[in-house]
Amino acid sequence: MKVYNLKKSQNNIKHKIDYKAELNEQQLDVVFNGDGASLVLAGPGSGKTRVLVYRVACLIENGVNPQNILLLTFTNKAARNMLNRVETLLQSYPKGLMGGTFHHVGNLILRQHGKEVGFDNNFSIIDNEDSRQIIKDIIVHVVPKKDKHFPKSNVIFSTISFAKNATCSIKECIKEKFPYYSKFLNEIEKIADLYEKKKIKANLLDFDDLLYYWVKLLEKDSLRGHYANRFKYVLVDEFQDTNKLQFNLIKKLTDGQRNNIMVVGDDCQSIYSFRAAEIKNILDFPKHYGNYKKFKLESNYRSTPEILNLINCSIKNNKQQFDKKLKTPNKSSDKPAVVHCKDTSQEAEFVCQRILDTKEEGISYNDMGVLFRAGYQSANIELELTKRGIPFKKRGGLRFFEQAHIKDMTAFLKIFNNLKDELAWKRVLCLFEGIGPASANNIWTEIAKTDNPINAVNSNVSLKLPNKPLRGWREFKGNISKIKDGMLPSDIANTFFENFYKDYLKENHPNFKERILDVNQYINLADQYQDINNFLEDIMLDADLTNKENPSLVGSDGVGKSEDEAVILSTIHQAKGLEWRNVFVISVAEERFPLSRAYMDDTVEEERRLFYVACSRAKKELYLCVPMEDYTFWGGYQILKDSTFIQELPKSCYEEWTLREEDNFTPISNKVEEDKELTIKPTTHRRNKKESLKNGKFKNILLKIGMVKK
DNA sequence: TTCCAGACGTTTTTT
DNA sequence: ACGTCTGGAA
Repeated sequence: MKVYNLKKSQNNIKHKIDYKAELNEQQLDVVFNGDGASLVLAGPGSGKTRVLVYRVACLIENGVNPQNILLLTFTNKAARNMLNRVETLLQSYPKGLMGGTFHHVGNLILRQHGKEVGFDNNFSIIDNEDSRQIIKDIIVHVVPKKDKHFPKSNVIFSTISFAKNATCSIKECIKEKFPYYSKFLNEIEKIADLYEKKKIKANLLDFDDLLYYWVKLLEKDSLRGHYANRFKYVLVDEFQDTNKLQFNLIKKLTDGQRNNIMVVGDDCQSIYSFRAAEIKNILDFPKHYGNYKKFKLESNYRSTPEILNLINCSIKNNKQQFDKKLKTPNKSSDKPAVVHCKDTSQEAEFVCQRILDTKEEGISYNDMGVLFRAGYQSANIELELTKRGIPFKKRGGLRFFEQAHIKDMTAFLKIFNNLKDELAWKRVLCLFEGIGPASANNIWTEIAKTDNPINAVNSNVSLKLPNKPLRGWREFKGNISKIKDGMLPSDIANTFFENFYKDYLKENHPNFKERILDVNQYINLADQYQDINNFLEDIMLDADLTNKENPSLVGSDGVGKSEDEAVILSTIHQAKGLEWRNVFVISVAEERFPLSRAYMDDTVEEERRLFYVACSRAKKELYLCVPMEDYTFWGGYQILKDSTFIQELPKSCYEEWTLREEDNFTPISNKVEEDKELTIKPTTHRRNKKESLKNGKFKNILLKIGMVKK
């Protein structure tokens, strides 16, 4: 018999990747020498994503089985971005490479071994709203007498979630975060306990559980061995945002001595402590992995030296951090501007006029971003942008899958995937006229007694119901009975929609047209799946799904396609990882940023990191706007002063601007003409800020702003 | 079940 | 000031 040797294909990949053409020396060092335990400290704009991508590609190119690599990220967007780039580099997707969010990977693993920790593999995933709903129901039972001071369901949920993520007890969490609820500790602990039990009974996992039970799973020696053996290379992005639970997870996965762990992050960009992220994870990495290598990526390819100088000066004021100093090969430009405005309306006028002037210079709206500490701070900007007809998009808002009508449709599908899903059953039941929470509960307790509630609904289970709910129940039964075994997810959704839900929307919502469109998109999306469970887990774990498969799909909140030019408005948190040529940070005033609350909670250092993140988004021009007065929530004016983050900077870091309103309203007609001549001809060299600010004038001039150097 | 008046809170958010 | 939530009455 002749023996013919088959070689593994990945060993035959030609060395096609030209690392040296794409990476600098420090980056190459990480890519080639980052084995064992590696801590990569990567400043903003230092190409950390690129390094991770090349590292993964390099491992595979050198014969590491992709199955042995695990790449963990925080968002699906980041994961997709990196995996796509790996695929491009290697010219095909490396089979078996596992990459995704912590939750995504947890989900995959629990689908296989859920039984070991008390869940059936077809468990449903619930979102935060669902969790709060369950807790609300429990509160009614645990605290029958209404006490005005008893914490609301969302506070209780936060407590439970925080405790889980920080791996501490409810007691410790209350003591630390909500001391004023200490007297309700017993009740809260009881609620937390019932919440866990209810989820197990209904075969539900919340987002935290995907990590929590994954850790539980890894506490079993055999499984830990199995996965530690499989994932010989673990790479973690945004490590500064990991919490204790995630750290435990990583620690367990890399327990074996053969394991390689590479964590990449920037301690200065840790801004998620409110959801239990531990800056200590990155600061204490050396303690946990004794024999570790430290890499620093301090070259910044994004910003001008002037901007870097400012953020370097700013972050120096933090004590808790690794020592580092960013440098850049980029060429010098104007200093960042600190712009003093009379109030937030003038601030808005300044920002808008500057945007228009910059646009005149030939810069796209897409290159400009307006950032703020808190969502409400953008109100005036939005108003003024609208007034002046400047296109803009505000990031955030309600997501596609969180909309009530989409969740209704999902609840219907969930019933057929996980018969025990009490939450889904009740949500669907309540859609029918005459059935409210009380009747839904009655019906559920009856049908839940059988092993198969769907059979119970279809057979004539006897229910004693008043007339009104009885009619709703009959209609509900009709809808359930139309669903036959073997129907595809989109068939089920479509049947329910055509037979019932479309009319329900028409009767209950004035904006039913938009909602119907959304549901149609939803059904189209479902059409790409053979299996309900796969569809459901993608929906629950990937809010961006609508943009992934089909870029033309957008939630009803987000208009427009990506090619539309628009200025981006964003909270600083949501701006992380993004960059713009020009960045306006607004409300950089004491008590607005840092928020006054930060002094009470002792989180000024985290606010400063937030400031660091905000400023480091800018490539070329950075404006820090300070309104000198502002409304308070309840009416009157409040005098504001420069933010600490500005006060503590050396004056040489920035250029100070003050605005002057032109006090007389000059006729605009001839001025506009004159300006057109000035601005339309292609500019060989860009006018400097002051000139363009003085010259740019537009139609809607209620107040004209001139600029005077102090 | 539904509806309305009064209470409440109002940082940041991914999965 | 204002939008959202809750609890009690119809």
